[in-house]
Amino acid sequence: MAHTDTKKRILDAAEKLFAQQGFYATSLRMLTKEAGVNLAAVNYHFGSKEELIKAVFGRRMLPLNKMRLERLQNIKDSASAEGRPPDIKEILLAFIEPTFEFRKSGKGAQDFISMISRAFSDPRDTVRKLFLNMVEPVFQLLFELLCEALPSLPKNIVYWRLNFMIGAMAHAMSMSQMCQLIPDGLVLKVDSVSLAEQFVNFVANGLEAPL
Amino acid sequence: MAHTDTKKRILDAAEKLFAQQGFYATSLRMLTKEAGVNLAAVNYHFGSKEELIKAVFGRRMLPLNKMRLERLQNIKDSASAEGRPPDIKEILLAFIEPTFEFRKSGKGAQDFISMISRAFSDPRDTVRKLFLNMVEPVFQLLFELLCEALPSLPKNIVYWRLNFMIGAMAHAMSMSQMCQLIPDGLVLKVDSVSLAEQFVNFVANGLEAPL
DNA sequence: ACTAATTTAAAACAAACGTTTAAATCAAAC
DNA sequence: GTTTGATTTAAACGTTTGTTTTAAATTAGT
Repeated sequence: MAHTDTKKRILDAAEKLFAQQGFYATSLRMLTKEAGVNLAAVNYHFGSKEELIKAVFGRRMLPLNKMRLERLQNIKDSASAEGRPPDIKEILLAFIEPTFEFRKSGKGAQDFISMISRAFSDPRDTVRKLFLNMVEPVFQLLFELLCEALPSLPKNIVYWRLNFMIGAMAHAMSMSQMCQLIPDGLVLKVDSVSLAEQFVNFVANGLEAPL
Repeated sequence: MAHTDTKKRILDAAEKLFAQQGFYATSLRMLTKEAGVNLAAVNYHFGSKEELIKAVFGRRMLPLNKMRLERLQNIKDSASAEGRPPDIKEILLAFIEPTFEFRKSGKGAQDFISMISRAFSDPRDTVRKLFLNMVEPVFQLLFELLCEALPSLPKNIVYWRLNFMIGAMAHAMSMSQMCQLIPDGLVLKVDSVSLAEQFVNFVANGLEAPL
């Protein structure tokens, strides 16, 4: 029964190759060879290469976003129930932990994360907008919560700082590939737990900076 | 005499299209049409598309890096002359201001900045390493200075925080293209001066965060 | 065992790519 | 004015791309 998991084999190979080489540089011929399926299988199952990209995105992003939304909504509910502003580090962890946890779950997940980190600034409208539309609800809620947590800051400043944070996160996530710039004699802990902690530490302080 | 500035016309068009559509998606046919030159002119003047990419990078990066290195070196010298650690905001401004200033200098410069922001995480080794090699000396000196400015922090933590900063900067620089995620009723000041200030404010606080 | 949905194989498709070639054109030196 | 060398031009090169098509082989479900 090599045929029921054909779609999954394609998605896995696409995730891997898209992450390693990008969408453009990955041809359907490499991809189907890596997946061990026929060249025509992609167009048969997904219709086109672009639809395959959408499917690769959606398979991971939908559950990941659902988790983030739930945690953010919980924070919002309990904060408004107790009549206090939400806590910043709590907000950040709700957004970040699912990503870091998922990233630790395997090589495929790691590939996926570096892929979406790049999709954020993809020059092609189709790819970037596809990704942005998926992230938008999370982004909106995150922005809303941060504004409540930082009531003394103008909203447009919160907005910029939120984007600084997103850039820092995207870069940290895709850094495994580009670690050429490591100064001599520097031992890097790649432990994801402490990386998440350090990240929250850094960003929380930045967000709370006085004007 | 439309032939003496052919190289410049190609570089300008390449800078614009590479920034807007990426290296892969920009064909030499679009590029030469945009530049108003013959298709073969690229291979005649630059040898190949990859050499053209190098030239586009180098034309702006070399003077930009030179400026950054000079300012950073000045900070290092005067700090060691006065026997005190360098100031963090001073360091950040030395690195950031040339970029923001250059970015304000025109549309071509703006295109270029979003281009190199993307080159940082380019999936193709050739493009990414080309860029990293150009940035490396600045990165090293920046890291060295930050370690001196933050003597209480372990070096690997300084390293991570430096990378958070770089990610935040790259994202902020390429954000002009992707501003789809703007919440309703939010007025964004795109004034580069205040953006640089806000950026330094954010990053300086993040860098100085307690463990 | 019949039907319908997959999978494979091999081939071909038009389109676009980077690159190369050879002739035409130009600027300047003699 | 002619020659020389650098530049521009138009056309073609060979490859690769995503996609489609053909047919045969395989599988799953009623």
